[in-house]
Amino acid sequence: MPELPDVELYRRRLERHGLHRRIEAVEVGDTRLLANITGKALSAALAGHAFEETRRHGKHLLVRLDDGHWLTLHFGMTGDLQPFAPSLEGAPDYNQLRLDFDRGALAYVSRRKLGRIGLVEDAEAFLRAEALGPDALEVSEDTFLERLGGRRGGVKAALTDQSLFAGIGNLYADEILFQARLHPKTKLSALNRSERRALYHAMRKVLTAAVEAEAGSERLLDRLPDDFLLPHRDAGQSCPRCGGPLKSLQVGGRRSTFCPRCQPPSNADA
DNA sequence: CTCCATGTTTAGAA
DNA sequence: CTTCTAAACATGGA
Repeated sequence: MPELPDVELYRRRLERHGLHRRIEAVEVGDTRLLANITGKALSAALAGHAFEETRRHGKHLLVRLDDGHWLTLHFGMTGDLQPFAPSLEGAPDYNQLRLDFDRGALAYVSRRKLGRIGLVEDAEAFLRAEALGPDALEVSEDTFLERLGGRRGGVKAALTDQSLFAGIGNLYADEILFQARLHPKTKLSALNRSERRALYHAMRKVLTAAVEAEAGSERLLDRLPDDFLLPHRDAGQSCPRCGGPLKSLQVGGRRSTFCPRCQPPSNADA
């Protein structure tokens, strides 16, 4: 479930279970996940070293090794980072990168293998090359407004455009729109300045709450605040705010779930 | 078997 | 140049 809040949780897991410990063994799964490095080279680069620092930008997790290199992790649609106790259990299913430390172990897990694992020398250069916008939790209101400025098209497309703001995916975009009471097909051109500011604050509220709800726990969506849409996103469920039936629409090629009563279309929507 | 899925990239069409 | 759409990637789950 790797959007910004999920990746932030993975970062914290790595901080807690993988920092300052000698990497005793490395096991690479499907090498198609590897970016510009062979499994052998990656193993050699990690083994015997220790992680010293983590960074997250949007959906990317970067981990600095004691020799200055950075392990780069992107989780695609089904990636996860799971600690496990090798003395008690095997690595989780769909493990693609197993790291055994002098104490404990971590597994990068991915069913659909749409993520990327790499190794770079320069974290800043890597992020620059990814052409990401500012992290969605770090961007200021002014910068947010400025970046939305010369843009056309839909609000949802803007929120999920990683080059505009990094970290928001399809699920959290729906949540932000729900909290902002905007129909998923709302166009940017329909929003005035104060509505855009409200959107910014909805974005912050959602991401902050999600990061807090996830910290240290498993069933993330169920731990979100009661008035959040995401725990009710499955078919046939009702709006946590008004109790009315939720609806789904195809927006920009992806499913959008929303409450037609709380998020009515404006006349400027498509 | 069919359809859908939290992401990204790419090709082609507006 | 920007925006939108469909397809592709790879695979499991309903």
